[in-house]
Amino acid sequence: MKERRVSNRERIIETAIALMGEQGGGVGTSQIAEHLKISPGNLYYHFANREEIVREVLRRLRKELSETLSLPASGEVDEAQLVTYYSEGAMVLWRYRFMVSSALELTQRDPELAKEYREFSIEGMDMVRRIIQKVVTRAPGAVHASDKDCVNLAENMWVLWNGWPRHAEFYRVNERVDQASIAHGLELIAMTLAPYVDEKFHQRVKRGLHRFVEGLSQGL
Amino acid sequence: MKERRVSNRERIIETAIALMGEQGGGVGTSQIAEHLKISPGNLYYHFANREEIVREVLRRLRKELSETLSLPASGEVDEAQLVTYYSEGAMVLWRYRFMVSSALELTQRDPELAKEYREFSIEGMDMVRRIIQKVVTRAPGAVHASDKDCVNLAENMWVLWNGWPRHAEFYRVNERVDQASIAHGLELIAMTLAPYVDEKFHQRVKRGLHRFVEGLSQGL
DNA sequence: GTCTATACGCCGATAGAC
DNA sequence: GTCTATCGGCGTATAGAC
Repeated sequence: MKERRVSNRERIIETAIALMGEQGGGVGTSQIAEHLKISPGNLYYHFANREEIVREVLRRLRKELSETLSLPASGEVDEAQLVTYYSEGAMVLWRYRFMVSSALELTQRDPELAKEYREFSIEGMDMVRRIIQKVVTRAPGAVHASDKDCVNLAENMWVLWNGWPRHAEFYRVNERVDQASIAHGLELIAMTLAPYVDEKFHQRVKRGLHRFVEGLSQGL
Repeated sequence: MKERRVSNRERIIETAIALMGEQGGGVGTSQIAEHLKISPGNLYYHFANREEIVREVLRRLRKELSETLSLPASGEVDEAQLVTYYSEGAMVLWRYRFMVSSALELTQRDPELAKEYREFSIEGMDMVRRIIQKVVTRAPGAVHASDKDCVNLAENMWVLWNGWPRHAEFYRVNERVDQASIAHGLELIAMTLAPYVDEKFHQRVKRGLHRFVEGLSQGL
């Protein structure tokens, strides 16, 4: 039974995600400890070493993304569902953006992390592929997409989805990515599928994404 | 008049590009010196500090990419020209892949680099946009692309082009990205434009890209 | 231009008191 | 669980000989 609302272990993980998001995967244990106003020694009570923290973060990313992108039991992917995939998925990938952009540096000297990162990447593309396949078969548009096309589209969307957060930061004006740029990013992602679904479907998706962005009172 | 074929200054830059490509933007001056079998002190004769090296590398990336993606005087972009853009551009972005993937870490504590990186990104997207605009107006296909669509397509292609090299490394089997994966990557890039050009044009581009890949005797 | 030697600081990690 | 104190290593950078 914990007295405090969140344990220090939990706060260490959250701080790691936040600081690495801001400054990249090179953030050190001392910076995390300092930011939390705990001692370096305390941090090493909760984690054996720095890599353990990063591994735990990757596991959370995988878990959150799997939950977000799982197919509904019904097997149907309508406009609303697709909007949810796009927007929730983007939020997760935004939160953990350092994991993708610093993947090489982080996996370089942690073979275990490298293995898990590879699994994450394959998993992610596959989830995206399944969604795309549902969407294009449900709403056939001007351009036909074969199964192989879907695999390729999924890989493109995955790279795009992963790369967009860091790309967006180089356009931020006020030290943060604002609602307008989030809306823009979601529109870009949705665009990749536009030629493969019917016009009206795509328009409804775009409207849904706009509603989502307007609903964000706090820009993350 | 230089006696040696390449100066040490030149070799430092080349080594930085190579090592950072392999290990990420965190590679240190000592590693570069050690790899070159020169002393750390020697390195600091040629460059005031580490950041100077990275800035010089970015300038070369910008120069090479500008030369590669400049529009021909004729103003025409045919299949062969587009194949050249895709393949040569991909080679440049491959060579300098660490610059993109470690952009945050590198620009974090070097405002001058941050400024230049931003310029690079804007330049790059704009060059891609101009090419796309030439291509889709020249060969109108099943789906119409407005000017705004071209801007968005260019941004997507830019993120994709930038993100693909690092993405590809997580699938390499033999410790290197082989011809098959390069071919695959080029196909993915080309795919983004497929719905906006006519079928035959796209097929000729795909064949051109395959010829290019087969022509690579040395996998880079 | 290139070397050796060295100063300095930061970070990861451990020992041991409380 | 949390702290203080500290060690060792590595990376940047400088001084000064050759």
